Amino acid sequence: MATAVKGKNGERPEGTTRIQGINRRIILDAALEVFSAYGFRGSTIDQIAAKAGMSKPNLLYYFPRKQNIYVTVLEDTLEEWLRPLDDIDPAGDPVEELRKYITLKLKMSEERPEASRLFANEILHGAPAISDFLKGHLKKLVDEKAAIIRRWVDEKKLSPVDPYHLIFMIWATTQHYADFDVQVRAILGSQVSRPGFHEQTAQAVISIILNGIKPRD
Amino acid sequence: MATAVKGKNGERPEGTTRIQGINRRIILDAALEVFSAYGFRGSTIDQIAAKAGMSKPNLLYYFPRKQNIYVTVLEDTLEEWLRPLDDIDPAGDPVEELRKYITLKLKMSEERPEASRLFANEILHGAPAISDFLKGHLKKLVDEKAAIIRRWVDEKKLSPVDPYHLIFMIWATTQHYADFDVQVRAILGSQVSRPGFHEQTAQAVISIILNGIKPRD
DNA sequence: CTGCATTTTGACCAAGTAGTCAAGTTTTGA
DNA sequence: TCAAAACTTGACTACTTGGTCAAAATGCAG
Repeated sequence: MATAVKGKNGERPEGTTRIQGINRRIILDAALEVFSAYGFRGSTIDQIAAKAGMSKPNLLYYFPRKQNIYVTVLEDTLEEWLRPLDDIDPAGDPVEELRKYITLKLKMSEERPEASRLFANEILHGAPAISDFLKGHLKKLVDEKAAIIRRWVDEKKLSPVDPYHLIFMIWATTQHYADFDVQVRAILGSQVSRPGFHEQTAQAVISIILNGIKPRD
Repeated sequence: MATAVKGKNGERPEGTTRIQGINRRIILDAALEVFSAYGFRGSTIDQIAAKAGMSKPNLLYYFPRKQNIYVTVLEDTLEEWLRPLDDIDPAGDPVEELRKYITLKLKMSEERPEASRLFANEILHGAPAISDFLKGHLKKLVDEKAAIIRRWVDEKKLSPVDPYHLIFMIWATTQHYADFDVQVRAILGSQVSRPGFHEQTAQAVISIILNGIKPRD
């Protein structure tokens, strides 16, 4: 199975066919929707197969185990999710860099809430599938960025603030709008769907956090 | 079943026996642990029964459906979880009231993370069991408290800030330490278990939020 | 066209799980 | 002490669901 190592296969990665590329994509998209809505245990292969428009055995032909689909979706999305943090520029203006970061995270929560919920669910349940990633790659990345923030504080470009807690606060606040969407909607009602709502949210969040860490003069 | 309406039954609520009181408590405690760790679908009645130290049919004798246990745990915990918000005093000093509120919420996240995770999971999955509660009781409570904060802003006791987003930010940030505990631990490592960690967290969170909304002079 | 590799699926199996039941054991109030 | 009520449980059923399998359909290089 899956050994199409024959002469010309265009621009596809070694050992994958055209149909494989298409169907894996379809499956992963369907799986993100389903897993983010119901969690790992709460989702069924049948559900994903139905959403992907194919039979269950066919889906299992591409991903032999439910776990495989789940882990693949998770990993695929993780990279994208962390990219904005990586983009924080040590040479930039601290307040401006953080404003940019918060804005980007809020936009991601708005545009891809399923991705946020997928992680939230995974971490909420103890992160069994990505605990190595958290302790390795993620920790390293956060340590780096925390060091940058600490330097900014030392240079008096920010009020004294614990960089880790600042990062946690930004994550918590921005992802709240994706993860707790139904609660936000229950409380704010139709406002949420009004044009300009997201800008207003960004404005409020940014104003509190940035005023909270701007050096006082 | 459950019709012990006989003369003297002490201080127990009408129609419950001594053993019922004891066992319902045991079951609900076990259920909170299990549901918060694995979610509704991910938890089994057998698991809860095992943790409660009784047979499955016995557990089902007290709560005939899995749903019943879940909803009861959820409702029981909701009241407790919202109480600190209710305690915000319109007559108090704004900054002091909010400091008290944040401190209390952080303490709850530390002491009863399972309760926080139970809600987080429920809301993350669309709050099927409590959407009425969210749109009714919770919305009303939040509207009231938002009005108080708005008044504080009008009286220039706080910087201009959207009260709803402020409340969301406080919820998100404080509950993050319970809901995303494994992530926090992965990044901060052993620090989390060091004495004083929670005080340091409170200090950081309070400092950012309160500086962010204190009127500038 | 053709034959081999890839893809697709209906039918099936085994494990896990919510909930039932009837028969036993314990508690309780008089 | 004792009978009725309350409580407890082993064994069982019905159903869901992850995963298998063998055979059919389709795609594709020469």
